[in-house]
Amino acid sequence: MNKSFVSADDVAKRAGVSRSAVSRTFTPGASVSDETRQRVMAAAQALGYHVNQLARGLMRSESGIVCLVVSEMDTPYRARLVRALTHELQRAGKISMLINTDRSDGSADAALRQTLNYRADASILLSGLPDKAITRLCLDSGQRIVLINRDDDIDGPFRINLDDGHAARVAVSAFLRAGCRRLAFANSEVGTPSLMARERGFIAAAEEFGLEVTVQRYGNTVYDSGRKIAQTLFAGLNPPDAVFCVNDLMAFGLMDGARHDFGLRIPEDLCVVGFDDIEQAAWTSYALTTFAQPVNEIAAHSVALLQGDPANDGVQSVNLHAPLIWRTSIRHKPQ
Amino acid sequence: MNKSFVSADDVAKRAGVSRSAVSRTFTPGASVSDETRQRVMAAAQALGYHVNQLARGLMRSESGIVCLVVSEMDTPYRARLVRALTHELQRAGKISMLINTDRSDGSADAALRQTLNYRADASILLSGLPDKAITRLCLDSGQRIVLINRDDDIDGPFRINLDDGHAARVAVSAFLRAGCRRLAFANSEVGTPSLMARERGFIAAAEEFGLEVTVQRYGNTVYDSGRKIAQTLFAGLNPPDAVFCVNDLMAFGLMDGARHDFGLRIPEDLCVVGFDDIEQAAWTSYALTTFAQPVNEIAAHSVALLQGDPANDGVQSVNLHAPLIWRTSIRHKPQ
DNA sequence: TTGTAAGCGTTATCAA
DNA sequence: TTGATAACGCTTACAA
Repeated sequence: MNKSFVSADDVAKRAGVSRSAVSRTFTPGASVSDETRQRVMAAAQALGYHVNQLARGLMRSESGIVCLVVSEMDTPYRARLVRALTHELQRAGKISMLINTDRSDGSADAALRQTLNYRADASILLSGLPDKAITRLCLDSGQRIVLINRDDDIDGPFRINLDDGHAARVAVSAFLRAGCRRLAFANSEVGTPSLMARERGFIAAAEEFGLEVTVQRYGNTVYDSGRKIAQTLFAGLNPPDAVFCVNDLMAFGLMDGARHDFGLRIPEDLCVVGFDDIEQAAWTSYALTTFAQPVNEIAAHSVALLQGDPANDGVQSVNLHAPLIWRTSIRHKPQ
Repeated sequence: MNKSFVSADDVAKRAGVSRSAVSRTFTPGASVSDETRQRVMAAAQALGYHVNQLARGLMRSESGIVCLVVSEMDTPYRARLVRALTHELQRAGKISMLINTDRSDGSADAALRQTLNYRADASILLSGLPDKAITRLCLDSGQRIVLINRDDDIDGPFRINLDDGHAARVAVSAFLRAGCRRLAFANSEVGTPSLMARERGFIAAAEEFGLEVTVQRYGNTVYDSGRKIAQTLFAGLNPPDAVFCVNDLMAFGLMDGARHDFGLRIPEDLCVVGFDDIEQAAWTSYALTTFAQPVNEIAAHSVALLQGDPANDGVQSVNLHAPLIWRTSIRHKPQ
């Protein structure tokens, strides 16, 4: 019939060795003679044997599974990060389980709980706000946890953050060099720590130069929010000549609004800086000067932390630099 | 110490029942008295018990794991599809393993093989070209397989495809109604079946009206390819007044090239139609008329097929309609 | 280095 | 309905 799966037993019989010999052959650091290894390998090849990770995970302390917990995963930045993470995890011999936390109907929590059921070794939380109690539960169950751009006040997880405040300062000085004086900040109402850090940093840096910042917050960090903010910002009496947008998507919306609804030229009449450096920022219609998320570094650090890389023993958090990528949405590129 | 995981045994002891009673309580269709169920549930709650899916998968024929095999998953269309699929799978109580097949260094094959090791019940192939031998292997191991937009000539998998040919016809007639006569088709060199179907359909439909089509193929289905094609298309002696792009990303590149490098106005001087209806198509800078991928339907059909839904017993392939979404990159919207 | 035997946490079978 | 017992496929002492 459909005896679809070959077991170690089958291989052992065919190779004329014991079950344990087979097991050892497929266990990296085990002691097997070259000859038996050869025999086992040959038999395994012939039969099409694959170690059953379910059974292996049952015995071993680790299952080799890492969970990626993410909401709105089709957002360009998130999608790129997921891509980088899966790639990096696969290189490390891990396999990714993807948990979609879009719905707030509890299905997200249920899914996260699932990862416990599969005895995942670790979880990487890119976003979404799973119940803090569940995060706790994962930690208590021995999972390692990495938080990306989320500065929760819970103890235990590893954290990876960007120098948001510093980036905001860089944005201010870029605007000043471009001759801008009427600064604005376009934010969402999401209010996550990293977004708020950009806002605070921008305001603080502007203040040092005696400049006030018009802050607008609206909706989610999406295109339409930027579009909406453009409407209120440029319809006012004293429209800004420079806007720092909390992410690229909002920047695109703002630029389209400024150009289409108000006939503004970029960068002649208006300078714009974004954050993320998603693919669209390089498109000719936008050519957005923006801070780049060091996606590959984030991914590399994440799996290093998860693996308990001795190089970062005791390290609980990593701070990465987001460099400014110059395009033409701002005047006066230095040099 | 770190007795981090509670087993059914622990629950059984606390509830004063047998292991089997616990197992039955967590098995949907099993016969347990209301009283024992209550007792077991209470004990499980108190101890924080979760069924170990690894062990369950070992016994049962199915593990509850579904693999998503995808390359370039940060592409807007793919990302949206992955989002929809994970959502739908979670609703069905399944969990997704994500396999990144970007690298052609064999790590993809290795990863796909991994899914066999975890005894995944099924695989959904969105893209990428995993070795046909591996697809075969998965099938032989009893996995169900769904192919999305990939008409491989291998037997066994379920298929989900779009009416690419029909869409191409609709594009032609839309162009004709807009008064266009010099038709062009912008394709990539990727040559997957669905992309080629769009090309063939477009050429055939144009021919029926006695029109010839200028076909340009370049690189991948990305923005830069569209940009490049614009260069060769509009620098020629007889530039087209209508271009059907094989996907939205290429359309954006083509539009930016046409406008920026050649000063063409859209839709006055040039009509453009794309395919996918990704988010950016709705952005003001593009406002692209395009065929929508019925992402949610694709996801729904995928999991229905995987679950062996009796409603589609014997069904081996599903053909879905991609409706044309009208925006302003083409003149004369009907009515 | 090798084989034997005892788990790992489930579910399925079979009496009771 | 319930409980004992035998799988499931693997790893890992332990002894040879």
